[in-house]
Amino acid sequence: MRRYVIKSASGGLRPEENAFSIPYKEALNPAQYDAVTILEGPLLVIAGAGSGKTRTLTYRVARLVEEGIPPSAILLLTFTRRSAQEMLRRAAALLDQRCERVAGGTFHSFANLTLRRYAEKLGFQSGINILDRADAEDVINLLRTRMGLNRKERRFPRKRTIATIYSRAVNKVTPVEEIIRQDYPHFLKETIDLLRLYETYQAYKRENILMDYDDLLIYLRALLEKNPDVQEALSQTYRYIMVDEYQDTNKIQADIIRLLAATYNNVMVVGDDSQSIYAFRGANFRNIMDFPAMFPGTKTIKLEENYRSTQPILNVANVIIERAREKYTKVLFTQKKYGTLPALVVAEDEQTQSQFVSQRILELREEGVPLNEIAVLFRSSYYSFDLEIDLNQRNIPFVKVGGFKFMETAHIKDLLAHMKILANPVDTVSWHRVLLLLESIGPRTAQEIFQSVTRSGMGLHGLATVKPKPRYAPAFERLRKELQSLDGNHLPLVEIGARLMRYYEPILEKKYDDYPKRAKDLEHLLTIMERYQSLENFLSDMALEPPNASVDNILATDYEDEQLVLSTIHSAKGLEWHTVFIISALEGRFPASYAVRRDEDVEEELRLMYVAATRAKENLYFTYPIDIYDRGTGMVFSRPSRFIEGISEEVLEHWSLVI
DNA sequence: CGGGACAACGTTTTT
DNA sequence: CGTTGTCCCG
Repeated sequence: MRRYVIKSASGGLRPEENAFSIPYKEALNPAQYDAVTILEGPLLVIAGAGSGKTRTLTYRVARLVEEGIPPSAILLLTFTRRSAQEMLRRAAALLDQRCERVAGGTFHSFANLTLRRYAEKLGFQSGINILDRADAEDVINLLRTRMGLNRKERRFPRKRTIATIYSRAVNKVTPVEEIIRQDYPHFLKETIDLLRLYETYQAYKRENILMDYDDLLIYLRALLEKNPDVQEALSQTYRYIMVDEYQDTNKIQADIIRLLAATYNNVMVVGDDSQSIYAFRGANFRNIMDFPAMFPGTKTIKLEENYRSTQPILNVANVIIERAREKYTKVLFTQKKYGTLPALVVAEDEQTQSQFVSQRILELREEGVPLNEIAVLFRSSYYSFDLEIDLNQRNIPFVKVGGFKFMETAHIKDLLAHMKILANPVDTVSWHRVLLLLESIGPRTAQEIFQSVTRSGMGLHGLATVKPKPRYAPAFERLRKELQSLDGNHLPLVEIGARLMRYYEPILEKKYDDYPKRAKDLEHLLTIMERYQSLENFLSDMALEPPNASVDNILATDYEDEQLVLSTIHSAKGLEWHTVFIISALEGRFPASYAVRRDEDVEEELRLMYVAATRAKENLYFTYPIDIYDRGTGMVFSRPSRFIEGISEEVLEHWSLVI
């Protein structure tokens, strides 16, 4: 018998279009088709809102895999891990399971994985511990106290402000002094101390192998820059790189891309300069404009046909973005010529606004629009409080996304602090937190205890070297036994969690009147733990991608599959709904009063309004209450947002509510 | 030194 | 409103 060997696809002729199982040409418009099939060389895709950006990336992943590229050679960087997963899942549905094995995630999670892989190279003796924002603030607070900077007559900035200053300096690649001068001139007098504290903070993190969000990016870039062998290895691994939401990346992230793409130069970035809404985090939409300079020979593709919204909605969106000082690169159009005119709804006060929204939602529901096709969007998460009450009264189920920080509630942080100690017995901040929960232990005693543990060099067994005073000895013994029994015991993660939960429960009950509710939160945390094998992975995930919605919502999801969505505009990025309400669209709130001083801040707020408006497919309502009293500034607002004021009735219908 | 009581504060957005 | 910082008493 004659044997005939089948060779892999890569050895033969480049396949013709009809050799693919997916009908790319039919499924995509010409611009999308180019964005999907031009695989070699740098590619810049300017993708307007609703222009099929996700679709394009999904098809591109499938195309690459279908070309025979191993999934592990493809890197897809996105803004949230969820969006990466979603795209890969869809690509897998188009083609096959291989697509799920494409490397994907956020810059931060990619940095985390890579740094762990090269930990030895970087000279880290133990694992990397990631500080979320609150952790970073706690470290800063600890050091500030140690340096005696908080007992001065002059007012020293709060830990939150300090953390913001430092982070901004890193992300904008600007010296700390300059950030203070620009954004916090009232703290100029503290510059020297802030710089000293900054140095101390950096040194402390280095010594203890702690990384805040910014460090993950900085270290990754340094790893690539200072180790040509690592850079070569990685840039050879990732033959095809794609970056989503490029308008919201910063200089450091752009550098990382440049270094990763060095070998093959096959890098495709997708973004929309008019949807840049993360400047506060150091993002710079000019990254998009600079891309061709960074990658000579870049081909640029614009996706301008909108498949999401009706023309009347695009008309309003276009009017909004035309008001920008900085002019943008494209104008959206659609084939969906006809539709309902967007409306500007004036309510007497906030309650009336809520009533209008709820009532209109019920009507839409009657008309057959499912609740999960309706969203209420707002600038800041607390703008929806009043509406939430009204929705509850009417039994309208909703899920709220953004704003609420599950991870930052005290009881969650308490439990996690115990787990962090197990992972890293020299974690001073967590020790501090854990020990202060015990009766009769204050800052002083806590410090003595963890110093004694640290100096012993025996990890948790160092607890045995502590001689507790009788006042707090019983409580301390209980803690010591619990921690030592868990240490090195290799129990499943959720078991560790459950044991610590049992330990913590009495403390919880004593500390909080509303402990049943908080206990429920902790139960929920336990269910999250079930998904994890290792403590380290669990902790880094909780820092990098914490649960976004509040617990009530997560629990409710199990029962209700049809829920209204309440979301901050930032969290609504990339999503779409049949009907969108944008509430509290009034001066002082949106744009917020603190943003109106600087042109660039107003511009960002404007882009935010544009993002919000372009989420709508069929119906779009802007609402604002006339009478609002602002607790903070004591001001009374009465004017609609400048972004939607004075738009002709042909484009934006004005409604007034009759009671 | 710990802890409770009280005043002040400042409110974005998120990895 | 909930957090952060301060003050004072036991």
